[in-house]
Amino acid sequence: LRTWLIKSEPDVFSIDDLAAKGRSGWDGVRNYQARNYMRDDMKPGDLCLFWHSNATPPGAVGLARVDGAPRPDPTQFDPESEYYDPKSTAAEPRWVMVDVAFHEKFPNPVTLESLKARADAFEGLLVIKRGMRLSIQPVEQAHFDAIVAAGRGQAP
DNA sequence: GCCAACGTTGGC
DNA sequence: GCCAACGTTGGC
Repeated sequence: LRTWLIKSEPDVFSIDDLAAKGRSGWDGVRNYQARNYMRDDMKPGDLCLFWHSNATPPGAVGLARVDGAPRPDPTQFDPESEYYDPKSTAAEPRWVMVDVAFHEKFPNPVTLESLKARADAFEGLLVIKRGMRLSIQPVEQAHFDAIVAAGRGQAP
């Protein structure tokens, strides 16, 4: 199993929204690299840091778990959706997503600032890189474990 | 609200 | 296939 980081703006879809729903399609991703991670590399059971972006403060607020095989993102076919893609067809869907299930919410969210403050321990962690906009990122196991420990309130 | 970073588009 | 223009992301 691999470990990941998935970004969401809490004003749009927060960790509490996922907790309330229990499970959700990770729809609306319109970046090819992020799509490819979902289509090719994310496997059921993989754990994902749930990241709040455009938040105060931005950071990892909990965990989601990949739940099921990749499938076409239904919003690409919906003309009413802001994610509608007229170039996508049912026969050849352009956008693929996975479903994720709520796993846990951290009692102590791990802020971007705190991760940047320990840049030596998190060398290579993509989310702390300037200009990194990718909304689905692989995370090394050791980095993942340290962030989860901090989120659960244990000394890192 | 600003703006750096960077992905996408489209003219050539 | 280059690359300038444009749009979006997302921290600050």
